[in-house]
Amino acid sequence: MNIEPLVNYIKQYIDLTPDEINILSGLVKYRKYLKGQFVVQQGDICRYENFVVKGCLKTFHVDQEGQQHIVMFAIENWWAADLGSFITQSPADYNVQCLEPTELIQFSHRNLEQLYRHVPKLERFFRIIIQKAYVASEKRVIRNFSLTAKERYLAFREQYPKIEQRVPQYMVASYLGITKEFLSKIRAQLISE
Amino acid sequence: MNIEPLVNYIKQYIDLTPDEINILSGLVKYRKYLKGQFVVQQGDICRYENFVVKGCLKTFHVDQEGQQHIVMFAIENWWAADLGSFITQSPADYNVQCLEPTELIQFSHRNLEQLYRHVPKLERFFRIIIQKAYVASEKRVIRNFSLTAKERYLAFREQYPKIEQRVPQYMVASYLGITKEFLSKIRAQLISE
DNA sequence: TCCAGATATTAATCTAATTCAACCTATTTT
DNA sequence: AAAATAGGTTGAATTAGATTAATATCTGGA
Repeated sequence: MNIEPLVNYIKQYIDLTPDEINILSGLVKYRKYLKGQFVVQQGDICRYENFVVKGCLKTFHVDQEGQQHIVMFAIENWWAADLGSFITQSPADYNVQCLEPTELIQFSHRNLEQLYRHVPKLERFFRIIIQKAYVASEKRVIRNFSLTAKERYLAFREQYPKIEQRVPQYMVASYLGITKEFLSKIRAQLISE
Repeated sequence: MNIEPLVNYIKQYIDLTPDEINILSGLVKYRKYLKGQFVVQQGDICRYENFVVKGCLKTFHVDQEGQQHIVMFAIENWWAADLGSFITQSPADYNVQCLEPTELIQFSHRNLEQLYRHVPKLERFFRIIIQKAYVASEKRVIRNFSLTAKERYLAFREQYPKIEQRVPQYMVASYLGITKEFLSKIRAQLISE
C-alpha cells in the first residue's frame, strides 16, 4: 500500500503530522483494478471517493438513447467518483471505468466522516479540492457555450496534453460533446492548415 | 441587518450556538443594492461571497465577441459570487449584477478565513454547500450535451419555476445557451402542441 | 396619455455539427 | 495466414440552431 502520493498531494494544501498520516492510512483502502473494470456503475451507490495513484479512468453517463457522454478523465493525482452519489449515498448517474490497469486509494463514506472527526483539518482540505473542481466545472459550462467544437478541442489539448495521449480519440470526442467523425474532420482540417 | 435567513439556512446543515451566531454576525456585512448594480465586475477581484437575503441576480461572462453568457441566477437563500476569483483573489471571469433591488450578506475573504478559525464547523458547512454546487454544475455539463434545447428548456422550467417568472426570456435563453429567437420558437412550438 | 426603451415574435436564409454508410488501418485472436 | 475487433477517416444528405431583419407588444416614466 503506497499512500505517499496521496500524502504529498494533501500536503500541498494543509500540513499533516505523522500521527495524522497514521490515522489517514488506517481509514483508507488500497485497491488495484484491471483495464476495463468498473469502479462505479450507474444505478449503484458510489461507495468510495477514489484518489488515483496509478492508471487512467473515465467517468461517463449513458443517456436514454444509450449514448455515452464522458464527464471527465482521471489520471495520477486526480480524483474519480460519482460525487453526487457518494455524498448522498443514492444511486449513481455515472459510471467510472478503468482505461488502464489502475491503483486507487479509496475513502468510504463512513471512514471519511470519521476522518473529518479525527482530523478536522481534512474538512478544509476537501473543501479546497471541491472548490477547485467546482470552478473548473463552471468554466467548462461557459466554454461549451462560447466556443466552437474546434476551439474546445484546442483548449482541451492545451489543458490536458497528457490525457489526449492516453485515451482513444473517440473518447476525446465524447468528452468534447461532439461525434467522433466530426473530431476526425476537425483534426484533418487542423493538419491541412 | 437581518442575519436570520442566513442562520436558518446554515442550521439546515450544522448546529450553531448563540455564541457562534454572534461571531458570525460580527464578521459579515449587510448590503443593499439597486436594480442594475454590479456586485462583481469581470476583471475586478471578487471581494465577497454573497448570501442572497432578498432580490435576484445574474452571474454572466462576456466573451471575446462581446456576447453575454449567463452562468447562473441567484434568488433568496442562494449564493452569488465569482467563486474562482474569490478563492484565489485573482481577476474575475464573471459579472454579478442585480436584476431587482437586492439585499446581501457578504463574507470577505479575510473574514471568512477568520470565521473558519473561530468556528471550524463552518468549514464543514461550506464544504457541503460547495459539494452540492459542484454536483449541480456537473449535471449541467451533461444536460447540455445529452439534451436538445427544447428538453433543456423544459428541465429548466421544472427545476427553477420561480426564476423563470422573475427574469426576462432572453436571459433564460442565454442561460440555456441558445438565442432568444430560438427560445421564442421553442415556446411557440410548445404552445401549439 | 403618449412616448421611448426594453422585450418578444416571426420568417428567410445560413452554417456548424450530426447521421449514416462505406472504407481503411492496426492489432489481436484463432 | 485468415479472420475478427477496435479505432480512425471520408463524403453526401440532413438537421438543430444561429443570424438577420422586420414587426409587434409591453412597460414605466414625463
